Amino acid sequence: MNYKTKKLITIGIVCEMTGLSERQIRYYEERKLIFPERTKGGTRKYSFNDIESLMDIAEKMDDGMQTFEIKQLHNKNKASAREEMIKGQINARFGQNRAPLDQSDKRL
Amino acid sequence: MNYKTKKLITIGIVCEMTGLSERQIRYYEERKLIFPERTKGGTRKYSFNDIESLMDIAEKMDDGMQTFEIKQLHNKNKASAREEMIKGQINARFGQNRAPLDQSDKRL
DNA sequence: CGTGTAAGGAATTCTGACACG
DNA sequence: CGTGTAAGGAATTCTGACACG
Repeated sequence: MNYKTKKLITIGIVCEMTGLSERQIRYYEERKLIFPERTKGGTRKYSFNDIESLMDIAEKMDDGMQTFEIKQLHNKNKASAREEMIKGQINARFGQNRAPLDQSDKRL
Repeated sequence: MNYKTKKLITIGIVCEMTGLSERQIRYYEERKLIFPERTKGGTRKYSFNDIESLMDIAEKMDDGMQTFEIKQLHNKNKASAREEMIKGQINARFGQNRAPLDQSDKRL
């Protein structure tokens, strides 16, 4: 929603910032690791977050990881994040340190 | 120094975001209201701050202001900012609420 | 699997000029 | 003054394919 998520940057700039080749960047898209948008003409547009993702991907590739492993890892991280959020919500309602219930709930 | 100041965005995207034409954007550059950078090939690159400036410029143009007036106004604002900063520095040294001087200054 | 490259075309941007008002 | 536009060229990006390992 802020500047980092807006897809505005062309692939040439992304190459400069990440040190990756166009070929690499397009391939990572093909492997569903990044999701640029397109102009009406079909030119790819990336966000700052995409650039950060690509730098992270580049590092993992250097470490010998494969694209599908990187995708799995990313999906697991998303799953964990969801889980933590749910835990947080449960805790807010039923945990030890929950806020006192509203009076309207004590109607019995 | 942060995302908003990085010059990465091509003129087509800037047109979309500001509603201005390429002609207008280049003209405002000619009149020294904005200062895009260039790729090696010569393509202009703009920052988020440039886009915000352009939206401000567009509004002032709508109000009937001329480019040189907008530039003057901008320069005055810069001058005021400098003045305020200097005032602040003077106040920090000689004002009522200044911090006590360092011992090393009391050598007489 | 991940990446380089040559190929051909399409989208994007550039400059300098003419036009209007 | 501020902006539109047609013109021609140059830079940028795109896709699909072949190659190597």
